Amino acid sequence: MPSKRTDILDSAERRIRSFGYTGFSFRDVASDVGIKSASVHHHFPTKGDLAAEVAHRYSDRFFEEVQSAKTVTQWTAAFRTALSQDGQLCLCGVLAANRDALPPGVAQEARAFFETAIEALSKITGNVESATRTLATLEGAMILARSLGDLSVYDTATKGLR
Amino acid sequence: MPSKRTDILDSAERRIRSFGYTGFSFRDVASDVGIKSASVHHHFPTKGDLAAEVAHRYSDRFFEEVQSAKTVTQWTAAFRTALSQDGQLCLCGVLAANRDALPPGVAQEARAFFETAIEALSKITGNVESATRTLATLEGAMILARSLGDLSVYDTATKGLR
DNA sequence: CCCAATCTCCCTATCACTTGATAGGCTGTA
DNA sequence: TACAGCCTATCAAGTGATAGGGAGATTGGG
Repeated sequence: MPSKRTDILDSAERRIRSFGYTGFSFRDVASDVGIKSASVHHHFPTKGDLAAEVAHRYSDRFFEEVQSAKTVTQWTAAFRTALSQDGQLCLCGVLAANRDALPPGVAQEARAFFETAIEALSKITGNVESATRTLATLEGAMILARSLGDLSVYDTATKGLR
Repeated sequence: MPSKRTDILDSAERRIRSFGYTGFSFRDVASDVGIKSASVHHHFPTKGDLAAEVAHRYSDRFFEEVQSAKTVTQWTAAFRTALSQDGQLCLCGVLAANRDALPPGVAQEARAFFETAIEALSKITGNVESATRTLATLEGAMILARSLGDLSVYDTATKGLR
């Protein structure tokens, strides 16, 4: 049975990935979880605290999923899962798009995600340049597919990646 | 001499590209321009109207810039300009990241931008697949560079594009 | 075993502030 | 006269955040 705290993180993650950092509120999250907004503050004092932990958890989960990946294709599949299941973008991609609205701690989490991702991808592709380009393509592919409302756009954009 | 209306569009565009659609307000824009928020409503009845026109103007300007482009490199340079000058992302990339928070008219403008971009790029790359991948890489490269606070990341990610 | 102290988790109530939007008035120009 | 463009004033709703209370579980000393 998931704890209320986990429920809060789940709701916040989903809402951030749909509406951006400035587009979600404590009351929205509280309503999802079935409690009051003041109770959300009990678990996470500020909005920045909540978002930072959402980002941190997202990173942990994602890198655990791809830690044993030996191919770019596995990375492509990892991002595709989120896109197809919930129609949602990479959390850190969304956060990066709202960069100037982020508290420092949240911006740092997003930044760390991309740094770690490039580092991990470099071990697969063999160099930083192709790793950076691959990550950019994956992030951009999600954005295109989501905006065009067509999952196949993601597949088209990532088809040549390896 | 730029009209007040143009000033409003300029301010709104800059703010959307920095903070996202949900992250800018009529009062912010009014303050930038030196008028009151009620006066902004005189030019653009609703927030959606304003954002939609910002997006439309952005599209017109962008496609005019690349209309005679014969190479992907020219597209890469076009996006790089905005990134280096103001440290700002592609407007439609930002809008797409806040997809679920957008009024229908704004979402449609963003969608149209990507459709037109893929179509135009296809004439350069020769096929839709590479055009889609190229656009995805460019959009993603901006996000990475911005989040990491390092313009050279954009160059690294787009180095191999042609 | 008991019971007080403490802690966790949630609540109500409220705060000051911001939000998009509207009504209606003033002024200069056509 | 009529309109454009701006204003003041105001609205209802939503924002993040805080203070303080209450119910229930946990804990530790006697």
